Amino acid sequence: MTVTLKDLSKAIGVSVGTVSRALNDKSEVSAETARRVRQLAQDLGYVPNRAGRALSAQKNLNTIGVLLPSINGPFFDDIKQGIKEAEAEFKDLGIEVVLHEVEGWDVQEHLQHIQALKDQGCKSLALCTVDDERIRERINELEQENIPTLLINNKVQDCKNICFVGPDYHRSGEIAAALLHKSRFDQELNILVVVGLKSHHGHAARVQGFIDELERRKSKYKIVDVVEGEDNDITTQQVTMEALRNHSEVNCIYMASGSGVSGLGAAIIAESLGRFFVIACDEIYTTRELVKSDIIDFVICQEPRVQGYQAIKLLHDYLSKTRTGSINDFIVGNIIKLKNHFE
Amino acid sequence: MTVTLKDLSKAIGVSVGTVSRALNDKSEVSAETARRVRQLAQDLGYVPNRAGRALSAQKNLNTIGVLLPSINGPFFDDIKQGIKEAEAEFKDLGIEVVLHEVEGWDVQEHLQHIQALKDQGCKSLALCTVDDERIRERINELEQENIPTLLINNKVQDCKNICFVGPDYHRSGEIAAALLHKSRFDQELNILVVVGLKSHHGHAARVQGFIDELERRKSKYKIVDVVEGEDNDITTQQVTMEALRNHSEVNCIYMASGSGVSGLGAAIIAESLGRFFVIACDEIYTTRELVKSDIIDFVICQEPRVQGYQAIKLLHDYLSKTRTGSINDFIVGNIIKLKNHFE
DNA sequence: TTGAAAGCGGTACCAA
DNA sequence: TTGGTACCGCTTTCAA
Repeated sequence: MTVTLKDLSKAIGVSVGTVSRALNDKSEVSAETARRVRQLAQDLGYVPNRAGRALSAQKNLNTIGVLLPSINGPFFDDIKQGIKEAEAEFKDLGIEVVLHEVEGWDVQEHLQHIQALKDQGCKSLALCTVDDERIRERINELEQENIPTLLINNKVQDCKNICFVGPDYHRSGEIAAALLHKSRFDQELNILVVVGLKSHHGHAARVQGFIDELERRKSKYKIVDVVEGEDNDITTQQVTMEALRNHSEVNCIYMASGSGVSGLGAAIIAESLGRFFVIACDEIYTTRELVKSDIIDFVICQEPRVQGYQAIKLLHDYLSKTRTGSINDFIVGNIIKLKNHFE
Repeated sequence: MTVTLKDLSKAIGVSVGTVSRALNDKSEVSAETARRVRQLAQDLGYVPNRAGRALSAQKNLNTIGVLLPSINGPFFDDIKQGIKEAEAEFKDLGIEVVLHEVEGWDVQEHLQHIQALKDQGCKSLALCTVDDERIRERINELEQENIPTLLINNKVQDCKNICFVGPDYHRSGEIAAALLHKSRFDQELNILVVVGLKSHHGHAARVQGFIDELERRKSKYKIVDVVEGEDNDITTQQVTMEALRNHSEVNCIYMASGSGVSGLGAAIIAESLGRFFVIACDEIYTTRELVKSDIIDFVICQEPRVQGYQAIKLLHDYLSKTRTGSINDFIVGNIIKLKNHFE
């Protein structure tokens, strides 16, 4: 049946201890033996047994460090929920989670927390962090030190993380445009786009996808303005109201940022409700309420709970199986929701 | 830390073997001891360790029997895929899956396969079967014999299954209506409804949800006709074409059945493409192609892969933890998809 | 009815 | 650099 360490040890004629060491490349094994063992393991398709590994690791359990910029960010609640679920599920398989939360995207602060997680003995990391040169370098160093890193929700380009768990932002924008096109195919679309920050990779990708799709469908549209709400409600309300006053022709609003929705809602209410077709992104309490009140027509969500859960699960898998190289990204769905999804 | 059998055995002053037997109510243990052990386990919040249990069960592994009416039903492909994934994942935790496939919903045949699964030594079952008195009785018997049963995709009312994994059909219909309302709010809706069989519980629930929501939104609509495609392409094409010819005013089509889509597509193409706003259910190859060709506008899907995966996972959890009583149903999402989801 | 012990797969320690 | 062994938590024999 399934190949075990004992099988390998018998076949080669060394002890199980040696086989184990060879496979986990502790360096206290001769290069020759190590090669033979690995070769055979490969040939016979040896896969370590999670139960065995978990049991023996109990004494010395595997800690996963998580960093989220979740302070004052309600979007992260569901990601945290998913992480908690996974932690409970994998607890008896020898997994422990340490969560560090920060506010915002300050590179120095993120670096400090990464260091702190490492100092706490984390064997692997799951990070939602900034696409910045210093972060990239740090992740590459960690890879050298055998601390695999997984990225959640936001990619860091060209670095040695084992995989990415998160959405396809460009596709999210496409879907918003497609919905708009289906629902208002016969009108001229005068669209106001609201983002958090134009420099934010995810928001920018959404807007790009949105425009690409409008073009592809040959919609009669005009992007009247793109305004920045700075991911907070007050600014969002201000800039939205201003834009709506300056452009009375607006009949659609695309909100590409998940934060600041409350401000958006306030602006729409102030500027005569019901005049606009509104698509927003990401499901938080406020968004749900605005959909229920018919102020927002559709929300395009990104399965945050699944992201949190899968981040932990994939690291668990990695630690208890592969332990080397990179694995497939996990791209969550773009889930369209309307009023009826929230009742 | 976490409470183990050894902790319990020390605290009470009996051997671990006895504690294990008491907790798994093998009857070879005195009523008194059993009570004391269970009480303490409860008080201390003992939860069995999956790794330990899995390891010791290796010799004698846990078989889950699955019954699906999947022959000639492409819809079940994704459910099977999810089952396969779960099987691979839980293999090293002592789970094995035996799949029986049948064609259609014949009660006698289903009963025979349930018996066969039991005879093959299955310790638990996951069934997609008929809501029929004889099936209900059989499931209740199995519960008596300590064979827990879980239902996939189709409920059997008032029977002692441990839980249901599947969609909310009524909600699916509501969402179809909501989409229609959002997209064609300014027109009179003359709707043709196509079902598989009017007697099929899922299809009936969808149609009911569809109508309920149209009413609630006070849409200007008329259900021009409800036709039965008998879940096959040929009949579906015939009845659809006939209905479209008799009712030239039709401008929307709601397909509440997942089977027969190919026939529906053929009928629409024959009767002048592009005249209709079309919503279908369930994602199979044909549906995807019809969406890509702009013949179907939206599909409302029900996460079949997740259903298969969760069915196995929940049984694994049940066997390695609770082993008694019922657990929460797992209701999958109603996922709205359009062209861009398939590229 | 109960206790003692073997064994599941893997890791880590100690001795050789 | 290796082999031998104890141990992780649990189930299941075999004896008592």
